[in-house]
Amino acid sequence: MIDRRSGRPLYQQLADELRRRILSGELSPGADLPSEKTLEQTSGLGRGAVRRAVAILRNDGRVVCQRGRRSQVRASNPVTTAPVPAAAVVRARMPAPEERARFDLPDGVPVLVVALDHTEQVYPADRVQLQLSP
Amino acid sequence: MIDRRSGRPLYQQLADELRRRILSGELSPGADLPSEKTLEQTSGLGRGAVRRAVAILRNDGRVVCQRGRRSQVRASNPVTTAPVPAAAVVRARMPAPEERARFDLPDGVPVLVVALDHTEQVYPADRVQLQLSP
DNA sequence: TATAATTTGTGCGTATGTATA
DNA sequence: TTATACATACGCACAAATTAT
Repeated sequence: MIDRRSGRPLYQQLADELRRRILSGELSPGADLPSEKTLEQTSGLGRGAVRRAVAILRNDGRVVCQRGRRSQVRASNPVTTAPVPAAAVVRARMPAPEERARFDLPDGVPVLVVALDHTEQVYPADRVQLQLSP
Repeated sequence: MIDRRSGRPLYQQLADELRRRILSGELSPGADLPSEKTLEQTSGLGRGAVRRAVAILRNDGRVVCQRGRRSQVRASNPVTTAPVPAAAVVRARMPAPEERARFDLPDGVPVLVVALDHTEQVYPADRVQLQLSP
Protein backbone atom coordinates (compact mmCIF):
# COMPACT_ATOMS: atom_id res chain seq x y z
CA MET A 1 0.00 0.00 0.00
CA ILE A 2 0.87 3.68 -0.18
CA ASP A 3 2.70 5.27 2.76
CA ARG A 4 2.39 9.04 2.58
CA ARG A 5 4.99 9.52 5.28
CA SER A 6 7.73 7.35 3.86
CA GLY A 7 9.33 10.15 1.88
CA ARG A 8 9.37 8.01 -1.25
CA PRO A 9 7.31 9.65 -3.99
CA LEU A 10 3.77 8.30 -4.07
CA TYR A 11 3.84 7.57 -7.80
CA GLN A 12 7.06 5.60 -7.25
CA GLN A 13 5.45 3.55 -4.53
CA LEU A 14 2.57 2.67 -6.84
CA ALA A 15 4.97 1.83 -9.67
CA ASP A 16 6.90 -0.42 -7.28
CA GLU A 17 3.72 -2.22 -6.32
CA LEU A 18 2.59 -2.74 -9.92
CA ARG A 19 6.08 -3.92 -10.90
CA ARG A 20 6.02 -6.40 -8.07
CA ARG A 21 2.66 -7.73 -9.20
CA ILE A 22 3.98 -8.12 -12.74
CA LEU A 23 7.19 -9.89 -11.71
CA SER A 24 5.31 -12.19 -9.35
CA GLY A 25 3.08 -13.32 -12.19
CA GLU A 26 -0.08 -11.99 -10.60
CA LEU A 27 -0.26 -9.78 -13.68
CA SER A 28 0.91 -12.02 -16.49
CA PRO A 29 2.00 -10.92 -19.98
CA GLY A 30 -0.98 -9.75 -22.00
CA ALA A 31 -3.12 -9.20 -18.92
CA ASP A 32 -4.97 -5.94 -18.36
CA LEU A 33 -3.81 -3.57 -15.67
CA PRO A 34 -6.50 -2.15 -13.41
CA SER A 35 -8.04 0.96 -14.95
CA GLU A 36 -6.78 4.37 -13.87
CA LYS A 37 -10.00 4.96 -11.99
CA THR A 38 -9.61 1.69 -10.13
CA LEU A 39 -5.99 2.49 -9.30
CA GLU A 40 -7.04 5.89 -8.02
CA GLN A 41 -9.59 4.30 -5.71
CA THR A 42 -7.43 1.44 -4.46
CA SER A 43 -4.34 3.59 -3.94
CA GLY A 44 -5.97 6.80 -2.78
CA LEU A 45 -3.82 8.78 -5.21
CA GLY A 46 -4.87 11.41 -7.72
CA ARG A 47 -4.98 10.67 -11.39
CA GLY A 48 -1.69 12.43 -12.09
CA ALA A 49 0.22 10.19 -9.72
CA VAL A 50 -1.49 7.09 -11.10
CA ARG A 51 -0.61 8.03 -14.66
CA ARG A 52 2.98 8.72 -13.68
CA ALA A 53 3.28 5.31 -12.08
CA VAL A 54 2.04 3.62 -15.24
CA ALA A 55 4.36 5.81 -17.34
CA ILE A 56 7.35 4.46 -15.40
CA LEU A 57 6.42 0.90 -16.27
CA ARG A 58 5.81 1.92 -19.88
CA ASN A 59 9.24 3.52 -20.13
CA ASP A 60 10.73 0.38 -18.58
CA GLY A 61 9.19 -1.66 -21.37
CA ARG A 62 6.95 -3.60 -19.01
CA VAL A 63 3.57 -2.13 -20.00
CA VAL A 64 1.99 -1.01 -23.25
CA CYS A 65 -0.81 1.57 -23.39
CA GLN A 66 -3.44 2.49 -25.95
CA ARG A 67 -6.12 5.12 -25.77
CA GLY A 68 -9.56 3.75 -25.04
CA ARG A 69 -8.42 0.38 -23.79
CA ARG A 70 -6.86 -0.89 -20.64
CA SER A 71 -3.11 -0.80 -20.38
CA GLN A 72 -1.54 -4.24 -20.64
CA VAL A 73 1.51 -6.09 -19.43
CA ARG A 74 3.77 -6.30 -22.45
CA ALA A 75 3.90 -9.76 -24.01
CA SER A 76 7.24 -10.84 -25.43
CA ASN A 77 7.58 -11.29 -29.19
CA PRO A 78 9.07 -14.23 -31.04
CA VAL A 79 12.81 -13.64 -31.06
CA THR A 80 15.01 -14.14 -34.11
CA THR A 81 18.76 -14.51 -33.83
CA ALA A 82 20.96 -12.41 -36.08
CA PRO A 83 24.60 -13.38 -36.67
CA VAL A 84 27.33 -10.86 -35.93
CA PRO A 85 30.69 -10.83 -37.72
CA ALA A 86 33.68 -11.38 -35.45
CA ALA A 87 35.17 -7.94 -35.93
CA ALA A 88 31.95 -6.09 -35.23
CA VAL A 89 31.21 -4.03 -32.12
CA VAL A 90 27.82 -4.15 -30.39
CA ARG A 91 26.13 -1.29 -28.56
CA ALA A 92 22.62 -0.52 -27.27
CA ARG A 93 20.67 2.72 -26.98
CA MET A 94 17.14 4.09 -27.13
CA PRO A 95 15.79 4.45 -30.65
CA ALA A 96 15.46 7.73 -32.52
CA PRO A 97 11.86 8.63 -33.46
CA GLU A 98 12.42 7.40 -37.04
CA GLU A 99 13.65 4.06 -35.75
CA ARG A 100 10.70 3.79 -33.39
CA ALA A 101 8.37 4.32 -36.32
CA ARG A 102 10.27 1.99 -38.67
CA PHE A 103 10.25 -0.93 -36.23
CA ASP A 104 6.92 -0.01 -34.65
CA LEU A 105 8.59 -0.02 -31.25
CA PRO A 106 6.60 0.68 -28.09
CA ASP A 107 8.07 2.87 -25.38
CA GLY A 108 10.81 1.36 -23.29
CA VAL A 109 12.34 -0.88 -25.95
CA PRO A 110 15.96 -0.18 -26.95
CA VAL A 111 17.78 -1.02 -30.18
CA LEU A 112 20.91 -3.07 -30.70
CA VAL A 113 23.53 -1.44 -32.90
CA VAL A 114 26.13 -3.52 -34.73
CA ALA A 115 29.03 -1.41 -36.01
CA LEU A 116 31.49 -2.67 -38.60
CA ASP A 117 33.68 -0.66 -40.95
CA HIS A 118 31.86 2.64 -40.56
CA THR A 119 28.52 0.98 -41.20
CA GLU A 120 25.86 0.43 -38.57
CA GLN A 121 23.11 -2.15 -38.51
CA VAL A 122 20.19 -1.46 -36.15
CA TYR A 123 17.93 -4.15 -34.67
CA PRO A 124 14.83 -3.83 -32.48
CA ALA A 125 15.74 -5.38 -29.13
CA ASP A 126 12.26 -6.77 -28.48
CA ARG A 127 12.46 -9.11 -31.49
CA VAL A 128 16.15 -9.67 -32.20
CA GLN A 129 19.05 -11.09 -30.25
CA LEU A 130 22.60 -11.34 -31.53
CA GLN A 131 24.79 -14.37 -31.85
CA LEU A 132 28.50 -13.66 -31.98
CA SER A 133 30.02 -16.08 -34.45
CA PRO A 134 33.78 -16.50 -34.84
CA MET B 1 7.60 26.86 -33.13
CA ILE B 2 4.42 25.44 -31.68
CA ASP B 3 1.43 25.01 -33.98
CA ARG B 4 -1.74 24.57 -31.95
CA ARG B 5 -3.73 23.53 -35.00
CA SER B 6 -1.43 20.81 -36.27
CA GLY B 7 -3.09 18.06 -34.25
CA ARG B 8 0.29 16.87 -33.00
CA PRO B 9 0.45 17.08 -29.20
CA LEU B 10 2.01 20.32 -28.04
CA TYR B 11 4.49 18.64 -25.70
CA GLN B 12 5.59 16.42 -28.62
CA GLN B 13 6.18 19.45 -30.79
CA LEU B 14 8.37 20.99 -28.11
CA ALA B 15 10.25 17.71 -27.62
CA ASP B 16 10.82 17.57 -31.38
CA GLU B 17 12.21 21.07 -31.38
CA LEU B 18 14.55 20.44 -28.46
CA ARG B 19 15.70 17.17 -30.04
CA ARG B 20 16.44 18.98 -33.25
CA ARG B 21 18.49 21.58 -31.41
CA ILE B 22 20.45 18.84 -29.67
CA LEU B 23 21.13 16.87 -32.84
CA SER B 24 22.13 20.01 -34.73
CA GLY B 25 24.74 20.79 -32.10
CA GLU B 26 23.12 24.05 -31.07
CA LEU B 27 22.74 22.36 -27.68
CA SER B 28 25.96 20.40 -27.30
CA PRO B 29 26.64 17.61 -24.76
CA GLY B 30 26.90 19.02 -21.26
CA ALA B 31 25.12 22.24 -22.20
CA ASP B 32 22.21 23.53 -20.14
CA LEU B 33 18.72 23.39 -21.53
CA PRO B 34 16.65 26.55 -21.17
CA SER B 35 14.89 26.63 -17.80
CA GLU B 36 11.30 25.45 -17.56
CA LYS B 37 10.18 29.02 -17.08
CA THR B 38 12.04 30.13 -20.19
CA LEU B 39 10.58 27.25 -22.17
CA GLU B 40 7.12 28.18 -20.97
CA GLN B 41 7.61 31.73 -22.16
CA THR B 42 9.25 30.95 -25.49
CA SER B 43 6.84 28.15 -26.38
CA GLY B 44 3.66 29.58 -24.91
CA LEU B 45 2.91 26.24 -23.24
CA GLY B 46 1.99 25.52 -19.65
CA ARG B 47 4.44 24.00 -17.25
CA GLY B 48 2.96 20.55 -17.51
CA ALA B 49 3.53 20.39 -21.25
CA VAL B 50 7.06 21.73 -20.88
CA ARG B 51 7.93 19.12 -18.28
CA ARG B 52 6.46 16.38 -20.44
CA ALA B 53 8.61 17.45 -23.37
CA VAL B 54 11.75 17.31 -21.26
CA ALA B 55 10.67 13.94 -19.83
CA ILE B 56 10.56 12.51 -23.36
CA LEU B 57 14.15 13.50 -23.98
CA ARG B 58 15.13 12.15 -20.59
CA ASN B 59 13.55 8.79 -21.36
CA ASP B 60 15.33 8.80 -24.71
CA GLY B 61 18.62 9.15 -22.89
CA ARG B 62 19.36 12.54 -24.42
CA VAL B 63 18.90 14.73 -21.34
CA VAL B 64 19.71 14.35 -17.66
CA CYS B 65 17.84 16.25 -14.94
CA GLN B 66 18.64 17.14 -11.36
CA ARG B 67 16.54 19.03 -8.89
CA GLY B 68 17.62 22.63 -8.42
CA ARG B 69 19.88 22.66 -11.47
CA ARG B 70 19.19 23.21 -15.11
CA SER B 71 18.60 20.10 -17.14
CA GLN B 72 21.53 19.21 -19.35
CA VAL B 73 22.23 17.48 -22.62
CA ARG B 74 23.68 14.13 -21.65
CA ALA B 75 27.41 13.92 -22.22
CA SER B 76 28.71 10.58 -23.42
CA ASN B 77 30.92 8.58 -21.10
CA PRO B 78 34.25 6.95 -21.92
CA VAL B 79 33.40 3.61 -23.47
CA THR B 80 35.15 0.39 -22.53
CA THR B 81 35.01 -2.69 -24.69
CA ALA B 82 34.07 -5.91 -22.96
CA PRO B 83 35.10 -9.19 -24.56
CA VAL B 84 32.38 -11.70 -25.31
CA PRO B 85 33.04 -15.40 -25.74
CA ALA B 86 32.02 -17.07 -28.97
CA ALA B 87 28.57 -18.69 -28.97
CA ALA B 88 27.32 -16.10 -26.52
CA VAL B 89 23.95 -14.47 -27.18
CA VAL B 90 23.45 -10.72 -26.72
CA ARG B 91 20.22 -8.94 -25.88
CA ALA B 92 19.27 -5.44 -24.75
CA ARG B 93 16.52 -4.20 -22.44
CA MET B 94 15.78 -1.48 -19.92
CA PRO B 95 17.35 -2.05 -16.51
CA ALA B 96 15.50 -3.23 -13.44
CA PRO B 97 15.55 -0.75 -10.53
CA GLU B 98 18.34 -2.69 -8.81
CA GLU B 99 20.45 -2.53 -11.95
CA ARG B 100 19.79 1.17 -12.33
CA ALA B 101 21.03 1.70 -8.80
CA ARG B 102 24.02 -0.62 -9.16
CA PHE B 103 25.33 1.06 -12.30
CA ASP B 104 24.05 4.52 -11.35
CA LEU B 105 22.20 4.68 -14.65
CA PRO B 106 20.21 7.76 -15.63
CA ASP B 107 16.82 7.40 -17.28
CA GLY B 108 16.84 6.31 -20.88
CA VAL B 109 19.92 4.09 -20.76
CA PRO B 110 19.48 0.37 -21.51
CA VAL B 111 21.63 -2.56 -20.48
CA LEU B 112 23.36 -5.18 -22.59
CA VAL B 113 22.80 -8.76 -21.52
CA VAL B 114 25.28 -11.46 -22.49
CA ALA B 115 23.94 -14.98 -22.05
CA LEU B 116 26.09 -18.11 -22.14
CA ASP B 117 25.40 -21.46 -20.54
CA HIS B 118 22.58 -20.38 -18.24
CA THR B 119 24.63 -17.45 -16.93
CA GLU B 120 23.93 -13.82 -17.72
CA GLN B 121 26.30 -10.89 -17.59
CA VAL B 122 24.79 -7.40 -17.54
CA TYR B 123 26.56 -4.26 -18.76
CA PRO B 124 25.48 -0.60 -18.69
CA ALA B 125 25.06 0.45 -22.31
CA ASP B 126 26.24 4.01 -21.76
CA ARG B 127 29.74 2.86 -20.81
CA VAL B 128 30.25 -0.56 -22.35
CA GLN B 129 30.28 -1.96 -25.86
CA LEU B 130 30.82 -5.59 -26.75
CA GLN B 131 33.29 -7.30 -29.04
CA LEU B 132 34.03 -10.95 -29.69
CA SER B 133 36.95 -12.04 -27.53
CA PRO B 134 40.05 -12.78 -29.62
C1' DT C 1 -26.51 0.42 -36.84
C1' DA C 2 -26.59 3.90 -33.44
C1' DT C 3 -25.85 5.37 -28.63
C1' DA C 4 -23.91 5.46 -24.30
C1' DA C 5 -20.38 4.25 -21.05
C1' DT C 6 -15.67 3.42 -20.25
C1' DT C 7 -10.78 4.39 -20.66
C1' DT C 8 -6.70 6.60 -21.84
C1' DG C 9 -4.69 11.10 -23.80
C1' DT C 10 -3.95 16.12 -23.73
C1' DG C 11 -3.65 20.60 -21.47
C1' DC C 12 -4.31 23.79 -18.09
C1' DG C 13 -4.20 25.61 -13.36
C1' DT C 14 -2.64 25.88 -8.28
C1' DA C 15 0.20 24.91 -4.20
C1' DT C 16 4.06 23.18 -1.79
C1' DG C 17 8.62 20.93 -1.18
C1' DT C 18 13.65 20.45 -1.95
C1' DA C 19 18.10 21.15 -4.00
C1' DT C 20 21.16 24.31 -6.16
C1' DA C 21 23.27 28.76 -7.20
C1' DT D 1 19.75 34.46 3.17
C1' DT D 2 17.59 34.95 -1.03
C1' DA D 3 16.45 33.69 -5.49
C1' DT D 4 16.24 30.25 -9.00
C1' DA D 5 14.94 25.77 -10.70
C1' DC D 6 13.27 21.26 -10.77
C1' DA D 7 10.02 17.72 -8.22
C1' DT D 8 5.75 16.19 -6.25
C1' DA D 9 0.72 16.17 -5.89
C1' DC D 10 -3.73 17.66 -6.49
C1' DG D 11 -7.66 19.41 -9.21
C1' DC D 12 -10.55 20.36 -13.49
C1' DA D 13 -12.15 20.04 -18.31
C1' DC D 14 -12.30 18.23 -22.67
C1' DA D 15 -10.77 15.03 -26.63
C1' DA D 16 -10.36 10.61 -28.82
C1' DA D 17 -10.47 5.63 -29.07
C1' DT D 18 -12.47 1.52 -27.55
C1' DT D 19 -16.00 -1.32 -25.61
C1' DA D 20 -20.58 -2.35 -24.08
C1' DT D 21 -25.57 -1.61 -24.67
